Amino acid sequence: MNVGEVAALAGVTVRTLHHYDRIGLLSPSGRTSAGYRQYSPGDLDRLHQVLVYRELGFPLEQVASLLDDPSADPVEHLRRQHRLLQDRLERTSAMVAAVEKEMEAHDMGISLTPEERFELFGDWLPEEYEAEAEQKWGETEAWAQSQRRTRAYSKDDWVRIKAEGEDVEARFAAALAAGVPADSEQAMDLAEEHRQQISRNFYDCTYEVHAGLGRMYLEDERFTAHYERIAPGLAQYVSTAVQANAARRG
Amino acid sequence: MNVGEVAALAGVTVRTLHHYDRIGLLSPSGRTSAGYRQYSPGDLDRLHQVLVYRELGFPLEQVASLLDDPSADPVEHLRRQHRLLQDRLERTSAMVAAVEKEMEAHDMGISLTPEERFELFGDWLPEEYEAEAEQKWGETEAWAQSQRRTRAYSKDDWVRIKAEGEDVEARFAAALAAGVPADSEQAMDLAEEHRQQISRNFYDCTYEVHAGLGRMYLEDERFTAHYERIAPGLAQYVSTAVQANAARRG
DNA sequence: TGCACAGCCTGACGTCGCGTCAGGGTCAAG
DNA sequence: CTTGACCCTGACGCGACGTCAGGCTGTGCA
Repeated sequence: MNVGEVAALAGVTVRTLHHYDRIGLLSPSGRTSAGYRQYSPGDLDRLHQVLVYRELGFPLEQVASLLDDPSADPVEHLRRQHRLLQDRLERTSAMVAAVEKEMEAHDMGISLTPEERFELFGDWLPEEYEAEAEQKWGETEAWAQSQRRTRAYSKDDWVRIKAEGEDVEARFAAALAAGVPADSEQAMDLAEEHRQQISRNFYDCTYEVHAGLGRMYLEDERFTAHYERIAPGLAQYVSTAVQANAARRG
Repeated sequence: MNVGEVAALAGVTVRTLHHYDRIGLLSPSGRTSAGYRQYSPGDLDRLHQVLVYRELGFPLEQVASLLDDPSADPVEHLRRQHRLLQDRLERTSAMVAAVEKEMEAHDMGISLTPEERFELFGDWLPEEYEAEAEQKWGETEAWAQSQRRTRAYSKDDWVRIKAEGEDVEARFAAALAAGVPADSEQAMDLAEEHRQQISRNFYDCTYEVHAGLGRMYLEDERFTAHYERIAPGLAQYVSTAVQANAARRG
């Protein structure tokens, strides 16, 4: 097949296929003597994978490395796509629910607080975040381990893990509110609990790695926002506690 | 509130807020004497709307004109967002189903055809398309009329309308396959039926407007792709028939 | 057999929505 | 009164294409 036909079939423009060719993401397996691009069925397979990952928000470069990874069989791609799509489903349903909540609020003449309204935009660890995370840490063993373990988790597991996490966060916030110093025994114990949670649920989190995470809580605005919305100053607090705990044990 | 706080609350970067200010999409209602941006609760409301529309794929310019439209009250925005989000839900579920179908096919050792695989990418009239359509035709009376009417349609209505549309398309394809000329009586009658369908279901479609649509079926690759996937040459065929019909009556 | 016209090619520049410095002022805490 | 977090305004960069421009190819039909 030549580019026009492929474009019509896949619902993309010819220019897009040119682009994918130039950046090496999808080069047709052949050319006619006149230089026309010739796409094989195998090329179509690959294009399909590309489009799915693209729709899920992955940057093209990342898509290329995913598809070129020799240790990743087709089934793994399908499983990953399935997981990401379900994340998106959940997030979209949540947004629908939020809009419906607004409508009800409006009908009853009341109005929501900014915090309620932005809930969906701050917190989330959704598809876009996953794409990002995989890009940032795609090479690390921790990430790989996390991927292997979490793949087996059921919805119930996730609920439990989320609850565990929120529990520790709430206790951090309470300590902060009570004026307990971030480098006190009590705060460090909470940090230790946090570290063990990560080790149990995601990957083997050493003190060193945990200290790195602590730093990131301040550097990455996304994490900072997450903690700050629970309580002002919490990002700094958790970060300090985590690093103090690492210094004490390490 | 100053920019950092707003950014943390809304889950965007400070740079994003700077950008929205510069392009006039969201300018804070005040500044301190030192030039610091000061956001009011009203500004937060607007930011929230911006983020929802942005997530739905609208270009920022279009978001601005939607939000600045004085004839659009908040309830209308909520209804539109609700509709678009449900479209997205449907599309995502369809993609989940498609991935599951692939998995099953793989388990049973069979493989799908390219057509089956790309089904979801070619056809669709989803959120992105809606954003586009509204951008292109946002000013026309036809679009406004269509929006007013379709707002009241139930899911059953949509199923019926889609079936009607596919019926005419199938008969066009049959005529094409049978070698019936595109400017024959028979083809023109089909075109007329097509025009009346649009008038009944969407907006008052004059012969002139219909002829314009016909031209677009060839110019807009998206429409071309839609018809070409039903049968090669069908875009040209329908286009010609529609314009011949318009010439005969107009 | 020639030609019109759709379809393909390769540059190359434009666009959108920000990211990312650079260079410099502001403000609260210690 | 300094330090460090936070704010400002340019200005350039980038990803993923869109959009010409200028030119070759392939085919239906007169």
